[in-house]
Amino acid sequence: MNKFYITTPIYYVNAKPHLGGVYTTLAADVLARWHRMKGEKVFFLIGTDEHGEKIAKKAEEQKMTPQQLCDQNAARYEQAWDTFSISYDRFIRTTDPEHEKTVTDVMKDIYNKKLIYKGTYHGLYCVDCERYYTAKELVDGCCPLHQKKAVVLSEKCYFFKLSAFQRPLLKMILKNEWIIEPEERRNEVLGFLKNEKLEDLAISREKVKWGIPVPWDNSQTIYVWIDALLNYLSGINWHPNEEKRPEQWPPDIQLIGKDILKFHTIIWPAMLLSLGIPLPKKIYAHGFFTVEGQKMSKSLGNIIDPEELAVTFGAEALRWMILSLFPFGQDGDISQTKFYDKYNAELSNGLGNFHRRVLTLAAKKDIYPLHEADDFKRKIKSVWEKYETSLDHLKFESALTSINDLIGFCDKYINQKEPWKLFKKDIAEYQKVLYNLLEGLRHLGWLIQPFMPEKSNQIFASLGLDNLEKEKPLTKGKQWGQTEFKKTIIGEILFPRL
RNA sequence: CGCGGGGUAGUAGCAAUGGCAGCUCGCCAGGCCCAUAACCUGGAGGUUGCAGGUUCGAAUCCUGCCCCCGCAACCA
Repeated sequence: MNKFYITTPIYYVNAKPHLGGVYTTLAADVLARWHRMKGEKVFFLIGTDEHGEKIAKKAEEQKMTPQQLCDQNAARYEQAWDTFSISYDRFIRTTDPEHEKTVTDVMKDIYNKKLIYKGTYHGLYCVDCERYYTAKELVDGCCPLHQKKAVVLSEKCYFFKLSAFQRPLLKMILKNEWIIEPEERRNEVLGFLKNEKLEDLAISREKVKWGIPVPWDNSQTIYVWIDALLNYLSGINWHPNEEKRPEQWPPDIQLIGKDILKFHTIIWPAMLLSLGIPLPKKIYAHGFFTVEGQKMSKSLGNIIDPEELAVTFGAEALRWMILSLFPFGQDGDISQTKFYDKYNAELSNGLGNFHRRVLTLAAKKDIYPLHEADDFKRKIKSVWEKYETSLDHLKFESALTSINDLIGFCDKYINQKEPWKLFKKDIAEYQKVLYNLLEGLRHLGWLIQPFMPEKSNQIFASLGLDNLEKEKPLTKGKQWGQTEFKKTIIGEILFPRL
């Protein structure tokens, strides 16, 4: 049995779940479910990133300890993932003791390999904020919050010899030993590695107290990004001894947003090369949302809250819509109107209406015996082919298009055959036509399963099949003519029109 | 010349990386009455940002220009 280890980034707990994170996580969940459906041994890791100055500061503002703040916000994430039916195998938190142990082990290992050295970090520091700013963030050299001149400050810290990995990484990308998708993102990293000089990375901080201590120097804590990236190891119970390494390693795919591309395609593999372990098989960076052409941001006040969307449309519908709006990997524009359009067009008028149409017709008889139907069989086969290729290449929107295609085919078939007339004059033919349609619906139940698991169950239930279907392997389920249909149930409207 | 992406029918949204330019929504006309005012058929509507080039053939490849967006080490 093939294993399939998939990860999302861990989210920073200083705020509630953001649409971007929900997007990554939904995509990952669809993949996880798809690979499970194919019979693979899936391990799906998600989590929260909880250390760093921002958390400490926020906790102080709210008169809590950092740990209390983290607990509170991590719970909100868990709740959100529950709402969206995220089928994760583990929720790792960077404040988990196992994680801290892994970070300590890994850092020691890299330190022992002489890839970490002591140095001095110089940065622009705002005394009032008690934090460093990048030159870009400053306005006329002043802190944007306090309008005070930032001062150049130095502190002792440890550096990771990132510069040593510039050439090896470049080579590995060119030889496709290190796979970054989609192509645009690969080009971006390649361009960066070719044109810019990679500098050693400050991986510890003296002033940040809320973090994991540097194992050999308690006056320092580990830089949050280094801490965070290692969750992909701690999440599968990493062990420093080679014989006790978890079987899940390496990840088969790691999904990220394009904003954290460099962390995952430069720093992360450099750390793994330092450890001498295999790199993830693939990093896939998806695009961003714009809202009616503009960047989604707090200052513009155009933030779309995923949990509110789930209330309006239902979590399952949202899972479908968000992945069908534009190709994964690219940027895409969204708006409230678009969600309504999608929902009504594809879910209410499409899948939902078809479901009800067929079941209302099916209620006219009790039994629909199994039989062969070449045209239907061919169509369903070609839909499955397109669907599978699409999902294997992370083309979610294209997989969903193939589902819509099957619904369209079935709707046309009803209009052509006019089964409500056949019922009055040719019962045998009527039963055949309905069998085909019910079988079409059964396949739709399978096809939507990774995207809308609950709705998929509802469809099976209304076909009177229920658990019978779920126990079948995919190879069997996707074949024509599994069973006769009896005692179908109309049930509730799948997607009420909005 | 910092890096990367993009400009396709209605002031709407997106497919299509060399082979007759398609889909969603909207609009117009018809059909059906099983269904959630739904579904089906037909129609109008594009010199694919501009200008050159390669090719039997270009939205797609090359060159130049115009415009938009993201990134530039800690905000998905």
